[in-house]
Amino acid sequence: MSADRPYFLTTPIYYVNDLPHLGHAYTTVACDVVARFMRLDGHRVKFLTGTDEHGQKVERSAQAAGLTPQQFTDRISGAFRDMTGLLNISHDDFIRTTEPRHVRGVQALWQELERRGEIYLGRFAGWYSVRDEAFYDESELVGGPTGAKIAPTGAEVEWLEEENYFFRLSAWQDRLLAFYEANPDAVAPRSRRNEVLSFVKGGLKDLSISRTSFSWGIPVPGNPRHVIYVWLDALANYITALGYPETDQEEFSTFWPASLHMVGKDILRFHTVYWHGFLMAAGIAPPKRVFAHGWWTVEGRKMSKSLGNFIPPHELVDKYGLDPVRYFMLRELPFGSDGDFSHRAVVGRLNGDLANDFGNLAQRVLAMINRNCAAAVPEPAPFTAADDRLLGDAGSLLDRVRPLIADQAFNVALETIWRVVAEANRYVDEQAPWALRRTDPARMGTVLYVLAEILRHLGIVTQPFVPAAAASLLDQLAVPPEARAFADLAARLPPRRPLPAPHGIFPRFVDTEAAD
RNA sequence: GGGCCCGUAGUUCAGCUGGUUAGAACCCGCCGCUCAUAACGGCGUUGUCGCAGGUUCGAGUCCUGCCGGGCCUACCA
Repeated sequence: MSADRPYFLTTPIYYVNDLPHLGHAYTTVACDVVARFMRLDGHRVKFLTGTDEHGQKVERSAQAAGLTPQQFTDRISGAFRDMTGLLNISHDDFIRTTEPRHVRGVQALWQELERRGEIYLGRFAGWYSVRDEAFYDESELVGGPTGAKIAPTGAEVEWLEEENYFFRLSAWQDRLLAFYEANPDAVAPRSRRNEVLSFVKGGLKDLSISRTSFSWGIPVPGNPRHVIYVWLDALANYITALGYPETDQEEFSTFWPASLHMVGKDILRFHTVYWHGFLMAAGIAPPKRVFAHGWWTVEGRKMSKSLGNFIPPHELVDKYGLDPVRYFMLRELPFGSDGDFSHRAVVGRLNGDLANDFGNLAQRVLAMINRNCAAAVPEPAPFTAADDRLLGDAGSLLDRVRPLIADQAFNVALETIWRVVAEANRYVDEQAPWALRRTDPARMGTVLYVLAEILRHLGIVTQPFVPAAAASLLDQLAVPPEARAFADLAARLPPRRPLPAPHGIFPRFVDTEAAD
C-alpha cells in the first residue's frame, strides 16, 4: 500500500450571508469522516473548506449591518472557521474567495477561457430579482397586489437589461454527456445523476458570467465595470486553493482532479454542469466524483429562516456532545436521503448505539481487566474457535468498511462496525469471564485479551467518526498515538502492558427537561 | 405540462439481475445473566409487500393503469 496515494476532497465554500447551521455542519462532518478515514488508510489527503464571500446579497447584508463588505465577510467567515474547531474538523486548508490567491486564480481562469474563445460579450435582458440574484422567465412570474411582478420565490422582480459576458455552455452539452457516460460514478447518488443527465439532455443555454449591477466581486480582467459571476468565482476555489494557474506545480498536479466534491443537493447542478463545463473549456479535467447529500428537517419541520429553526451547531454540541452528534448525522439515514433531526432520535442513537452497545462494552471489558488482571493487558493462552471467529470478524472489518466509505454509504459502514460490537457483547455473555475468574483464570485472561483486542480494532476503525471517544478508548488500551493507523490493525496488543483506570467513553444522555 | 424517485411489520428502513415458510433495527412481552453506563444476551408477537389488472410454472422483485408522497425542470447555501 503506497503511502502517498493522493486524495483531495472538498466541502462547498459556504456563502457568508448566513451564519453556520446544522446543514453546514452536516456536509463538513461528512467530509471530515472521509478525510480522516483516508489518512488512516494511508492516503495523502488534502481536505479543503472555506467561504464564498462575493455577490450582491453580501454587499447588501453588509450595508444593512452598517459594515463594509470586507468587515462583514471577515465576521461571518470567522464564524465558519470557528465551526470547524467546534466540530473537530481536520481540514488542511480554509480558503476565502476574498483572498488574493483566489482572486488571482479566478482572473487567470477567466483569461484562459477568453483565450480559448469560450467567452463572448452579449446582452442579457429579463426579469431580475435582487433578493434571489436571479433572472426569471416571464412564464414563471405572477402579478402581485400592487401590480408588481412576483417571482416563484415571492420576491419582486424588475426588468433589467445589461451587458454581460457569456460562457459558451451550449457548446459543451455533448461533451458533458459523454463525460457522464464514461464516468458513471462521477455524479452520485444515482437519482441525482439521473437529474443531471435529464437536465443536460434538455438542452443547455449559454451562461451569463458577469454582472454590472453591483461591485462586490472579482473584476473582469480588462473590463472592471463587470464583476465575475459568483458561481464562476466560487467554484474556482477548488483549483485556486491548489495554486491555479500554476498547474505544473506539485500541489496542483498531485491533487487535481479532485477525488470528491461533497455538496448539498441544491447546488448539484452548479457542481456537475457549470463547473465541468468551465473546467473542460479551460482544458482542465473535471473532478472524479460529486456527491449530493440530502437535507435535514428538524422535529419534522423544514429548516427555514421564516420558521427561525436553524440550529446553530454549537447548540447541538453543547446539548449532546460532539461525537454523538457526528455519529448521529452519519448513522441515522442513508447518505443522500433527507432525514429528520429529532431529539428523540438523537437520544435513541446516543443511549442505544453509543452508551449501551459500544460504551458499555468497553466499560465492562476494561473494568474486568482492571480488577482481575492487575490492570494490565492479560496474557492469552491459545485461542478457541469462538475466539478466532470474533477476532476474524474484527480483522475483516476494514475490508468491509472501506468500499462503503468510498461510496459515501456512511450509515451502512457504521452498521457494519456495530455488528462487531454486538458480536462482542454476545461473546462476553457466552464466555462469562466473571465465572471463569474462579473456575479457570487462565481462560478468563484469554477471553479478556480477545476482547481488548476487539476494542482496539473498534477504537481504530471508529476514529474517523467519533475521534475523541475513539482516542479515549485507545488511550485506555495504552495504544500509543503512532500505532493507530489502519495498517496497525494487523498487530496485536502486547501482553502485560499496564493499563490506566477505565472511564466511560459515551455517557448516557439523561433528559433533565421533559420527564415523559 | 415533461422527467426522475418512492409507497414493505406500531416506527425507521433492507430486500441485487423474478424462485423454498418476506428480513433488520427500534418499540413491546417473556426468560437468562450479574462483569458493566439499571447496561448485556436468548426467545417471541405483528405485515392485504399503496390499489387494480397483466406477463410467467412462479412477482415486493418485470409491464400497464390508477391513488398517494417527494425531487428536478437554468443561473438562492
